[in-house]
Amino acid sequence: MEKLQNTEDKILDAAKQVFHKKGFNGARMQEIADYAGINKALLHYYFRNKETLFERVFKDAFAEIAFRLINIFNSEIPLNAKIENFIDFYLSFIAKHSYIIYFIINALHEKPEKLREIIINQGLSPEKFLLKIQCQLKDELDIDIDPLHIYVNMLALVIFPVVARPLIQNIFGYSDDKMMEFFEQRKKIVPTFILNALKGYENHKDPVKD
Amino acid sequence: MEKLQNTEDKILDAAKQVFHKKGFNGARMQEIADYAGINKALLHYYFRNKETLFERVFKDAFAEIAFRLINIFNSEIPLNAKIENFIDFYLSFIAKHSYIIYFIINALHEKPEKLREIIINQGLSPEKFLLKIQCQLKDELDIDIDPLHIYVNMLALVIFPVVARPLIQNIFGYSDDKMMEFFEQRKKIVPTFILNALKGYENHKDPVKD
DNA sequence: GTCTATATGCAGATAGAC
DNA sequence: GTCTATCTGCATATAGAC
Repeated sequence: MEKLQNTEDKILDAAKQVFHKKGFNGARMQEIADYAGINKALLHYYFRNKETLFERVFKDAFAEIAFRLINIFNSEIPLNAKIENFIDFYLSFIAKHSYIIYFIINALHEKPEKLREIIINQGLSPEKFLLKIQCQLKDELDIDIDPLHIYVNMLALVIFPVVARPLIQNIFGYSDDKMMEFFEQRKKIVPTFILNALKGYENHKDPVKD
Repeated sequence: MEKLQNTEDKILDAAKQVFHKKGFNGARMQEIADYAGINKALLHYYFRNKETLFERVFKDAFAEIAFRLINIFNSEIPLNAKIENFIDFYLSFIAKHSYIIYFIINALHEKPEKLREIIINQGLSPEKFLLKIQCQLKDELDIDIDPLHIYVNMLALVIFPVVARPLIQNIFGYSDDKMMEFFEQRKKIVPTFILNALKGYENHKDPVKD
C-alpha cells in the first residue's frame, strides 16, 4: 500500500487528504507535496496548477459517493429495504470517510459553479431517480408526497450528524468512543424514525392495503 | 441603516458578510475594508488582526442562533408546539440567513478548537436543555429515547437542506423561486414528519394515555 | 521525471503623516 | 481616527540543471 503507487497516485492520495482536511483555500501545495513525499515543482509537473488538482480530487470524491447512492436506490427491492440499506451503508461509510462530506460541502460553498458540469459528466439522471422513489412510495405505501422531500430528509438524517459532529462532541464533551456508539445507535434509530414518519403519511381513505 | 453606524459597526457588518461568504481562509481583509468603505489599516486599528475580527464575528453568529434555539425549547409549552415553533422559526430564519450556518460549519471545520470556550462563555447548559426534552418525551408521549437523537434529527431536517441547497438547486435545476417554495413546503412537511415518527416510538405496552 | 533555486504576486500587518 | 505608503512573509508557479 506504500511504495507500490506511482507518483501521480501518490499526489492524488496526498491531495485528497489535504484538500479534505483544509478545503481549497486552506490547503497548501507544500503540504500536499510533503504528504506525497515529493517537492512542489513535481506537483505542477503532474497537474498544471492547484485548480486542476482540486477539480480532479473533487470529481473523484463526488463520483464515489454518488455511485454508491445511485446503486442502492436503483436496486429492485422494496422501499423499506432500500431505506434500511441506505442508512446502514451511509452511516458506516460517511462516519468513516467524513472528510468527503466536509469536502463536498466546502467545495460547494467555495466553488458552487463547478458542480453542474461534474454531475452531467457523471451521466447521472436525478429526475429518473426521484421518479422511482415516488412510484415506490405510491405503490408500496400509498403515499402521495414530493419524493424530493423524503429523499432530502433521509440524506439530512445521515449526513448532518457527521457534519455537526464537532459541534455535538464539543457541546456535550463526548469522547470519540461515545460518538462511535452514537453513530451505531443511529443505525437502528434512523430507519425506524423514517419508516414511522412515512407510515403517518399513508392515505387512510381507502384502506385496502395490507 | 446606512450612515448611522459608527466605524466599528461598519467593520463588523462587512466582516460578517465576507466571512460568512468565504470562511476564514477565503476572506480577504481588503475585501472587508472595501465592504466597510474604509481601508485595511483601519481594520487593524479596530481589531488587532484577522483572527480577532473573526472570533468576534463567529461569536456573534453563534450567540444569535443559540439564543433563539434555547428560547424556544425553554418555553413552557407542550413538546408538539415546541417542535412546530422550532421548525417554523428555523426554516424562516435559516433560509434567510443561510450564511450563518455555512459560517458555523466552516468555522467548526477550520477552527474546531474555538468552539468550547465560546459555548462556555455564553453560559449555556446543554445538559439541562436535553433533560427537559427527555422529560417531555416521557411525560407527554410516553417515549423512552435518547433525547439527543431526537434533537439531532430535528436540527438535521432543518439545517441540512439549507446547507445542501446549492447541491439540490444544481442537480435539479431549481430556480431561486422554486427553492423558496420548497422551503415553504417543508414548514408543513417537517413537523408532520417528526411528530409521525415520534408517535411510532410510543410505548404500547401500557395504553392508558389519551 | 525529479530536483534546487528563484520569480511573481498577494495578503496580513505596520509606520508614520495628517 | 483615518489615511497613504511600505514592509514582510508566504504560496503559487516557473526556469533550468541533472
